[in-house]
Amino acid sequence: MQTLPQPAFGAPESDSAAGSISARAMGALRPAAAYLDGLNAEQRRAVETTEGPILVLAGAGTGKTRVLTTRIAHLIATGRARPYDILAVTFTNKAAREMKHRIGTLVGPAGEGMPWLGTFHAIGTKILRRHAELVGLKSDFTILGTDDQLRLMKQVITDQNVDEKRWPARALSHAIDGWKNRGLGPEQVPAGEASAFAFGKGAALYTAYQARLATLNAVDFGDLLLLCLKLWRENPDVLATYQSRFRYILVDEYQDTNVAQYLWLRLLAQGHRNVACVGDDDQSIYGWRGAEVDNILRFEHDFPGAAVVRLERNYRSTGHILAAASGLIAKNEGRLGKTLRTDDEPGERVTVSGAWDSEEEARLIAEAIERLQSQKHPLSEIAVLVRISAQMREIEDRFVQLGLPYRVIGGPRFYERAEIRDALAYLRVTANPADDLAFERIVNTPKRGLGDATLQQLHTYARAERVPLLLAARRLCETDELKPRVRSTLRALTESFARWARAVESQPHAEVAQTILEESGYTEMWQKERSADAAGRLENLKEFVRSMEEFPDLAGFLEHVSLVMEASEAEGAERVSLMTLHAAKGLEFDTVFLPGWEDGLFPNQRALDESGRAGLEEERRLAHVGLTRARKRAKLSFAVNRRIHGLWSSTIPSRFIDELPDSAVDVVEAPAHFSAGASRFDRNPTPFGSSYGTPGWQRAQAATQGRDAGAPGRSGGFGSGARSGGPRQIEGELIAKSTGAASAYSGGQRVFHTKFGPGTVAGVDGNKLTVDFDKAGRKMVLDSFVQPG
DNA sequence: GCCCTCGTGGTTTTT
DNA sequence: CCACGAGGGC
Repeated sequence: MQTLPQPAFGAPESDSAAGSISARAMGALRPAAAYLDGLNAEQRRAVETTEGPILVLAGAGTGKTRVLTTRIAHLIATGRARPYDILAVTFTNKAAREMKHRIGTLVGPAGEGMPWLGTFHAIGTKILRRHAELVGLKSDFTILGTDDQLRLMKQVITDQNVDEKRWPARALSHAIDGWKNRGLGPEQVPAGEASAFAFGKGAALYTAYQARLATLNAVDFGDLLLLCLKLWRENPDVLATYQSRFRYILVDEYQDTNVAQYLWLRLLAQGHRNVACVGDDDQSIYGWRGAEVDNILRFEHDFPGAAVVRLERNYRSTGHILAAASGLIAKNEGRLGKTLRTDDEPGERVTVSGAWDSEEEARLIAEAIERLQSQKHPLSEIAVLVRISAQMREIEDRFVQLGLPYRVIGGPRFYERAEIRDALAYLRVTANPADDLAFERIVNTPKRGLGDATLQQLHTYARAERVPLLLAARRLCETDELKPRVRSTLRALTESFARWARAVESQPHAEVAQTILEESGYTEMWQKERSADAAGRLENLKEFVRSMEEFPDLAGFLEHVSLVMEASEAEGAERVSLMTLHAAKGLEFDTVFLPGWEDGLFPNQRALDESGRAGLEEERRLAHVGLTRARKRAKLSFAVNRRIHGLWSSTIPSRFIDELPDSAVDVVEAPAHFSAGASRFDRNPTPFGSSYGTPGWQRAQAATQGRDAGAPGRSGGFGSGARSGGPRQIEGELIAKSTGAASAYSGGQRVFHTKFGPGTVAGVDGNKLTVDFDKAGRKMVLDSFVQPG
């Protein structure tokens, strides 16, 4: 495999795409590379430029994963590298799994065993376990999840005499995560930042937190990368072995890397310098959790002489969708610039429609889905992508009412559920009696009368004697410091753990787990609970025990769980998918609904406030990601009234709507009950014969009437309210060009709004008014929604 | 030690 | 409006 001479694959080969005779002749020397068939010229260049740094800018739907996997296949098939010479990093386990699978189908068993294909964190873990002692750990260190991290943080805050109310553990945790994302250890945090927290105690808290982790022989997620950096900086010889081991490095989703990951990669890449980063600056949507778009923007600077390949040919979406997405993203300034193109037909235009309020928006989406469904459009090819999860509620409600099957993607994950975390805690203590955090979690779950006071005693003893809590408990039971009742309960618990630990040695671990859950009273606790979700929780526990069987031993299972926090997705059923835009990255659907395109919601006000223009650009990229999920149909919508934290607010359409290229967009008329005249609903016969016959329409009618009766501020003497409520104005150009004509109103003028009542105009921007309402306070509204008052 | 009421605050999320 | 956490009462 490895015997082909290097020169044959040197410079001449890069010409092969151009088709020089010698190159083709050279190519003919080796067996036909079937895996290269069907790649376009750019993809092929991305695969065949194997030596030196290369940045592959892969736009949405341009075959990114294919390039990545083919590149690995190519490296192996041409003998440049053996599977274990290649480091391939991804962000998610899902991406890693998919890559593994696809490499398997390309090169067969040879690719299966790629030991260095995985997430940053999984690979970091693997490296740290080998050299744990060099960074002050034992190789069986535990990896803490966010909940353990938080509990630990609380203890540290209390220990340092900081007021936990003023400086919540969440905030400290966030700050430390941020520092770790930037590759900063406790000593490296800039003084200004470190002192900003808790009156100058920030650095001390960080240091204390790391010290606590070390005593627990534990790390958090950030450490998995940060400690690698420490390891390599302090041990150049260790670094050198990894630098020479990884002949080829590939990175997926490079735009999502944070500073720590960047430093990690840069250290490794300094060996052979064969580093291929694949990503799309236009899909960078994780800046808020430390991703640095700059990493990808600066690639050529960081790796001088880097090749850059742009994949711009889109194989997913039709012309109009692509035009809309491209036109939108072109408004961003901080980008490397790509122009997606397709050979596909223009297809349907992206539709934009307005609704009176968010309930109606949900109704319209559900109806549109019913219509698609009756046209035999598979539900599994429909997705609704929202900006924030709070938007899901109304949409779900609607789906439930209609009996429309749906599933929420990216909700609470399996291993995040309380019952699973509890069960895990029992197993963790069983496997490792020194796991104090796990012990604390379950010491009084189910309730057994071991409350805060008892726990405090244990802590005091444990700290004084420098022993883990479980051992402290065992010893305290030998004394008479505990109340008899507490003592016997605690003794029973410690003895149980000792017994279970022995059982793990001799019996199948899944069976032991079952025993633990029963003997501890944990299962019983849920059986007694009569709440609606208790049954589901018991189901989850069953599934949890069952899933253990797939692992060789308890330790292997626990390792898997700490790194691979994901739900076992029940695939199959024919359902509409509902998820956030963030969760949608990497997925595609024939039809995509994009509700809630309103300023403040999307682009999100908080993103704007916190990150200014960079925030706006990230929101725009998010919009771009949303649009490019659609193969054939993208349907945008907005509501002019939305309930935010319980109270109704008037909203204005997203500025992104106005940024879409006109030619790619259809502004959809409001539904029948919205306008005085005939609407498209009247003209479009539905399978029900008339749209008036659809269940959804009837409900819409009913709801409209209810709303007319109940809406606040609606003046009875002024007719149907529809007049002032704005139906006419919602249609057509006015909304789609909301920054257009200047308003007829001017500052100081008194106006009346159907929902907010009377107010005074404070400012005018085109047809957007800033109004100080007498009751509701200052709001931005479209002038068409108020009348002179 | 447990339960209930009141008060508060409320993007996006992987490992 | 709703979900979660802290503190007071039992």
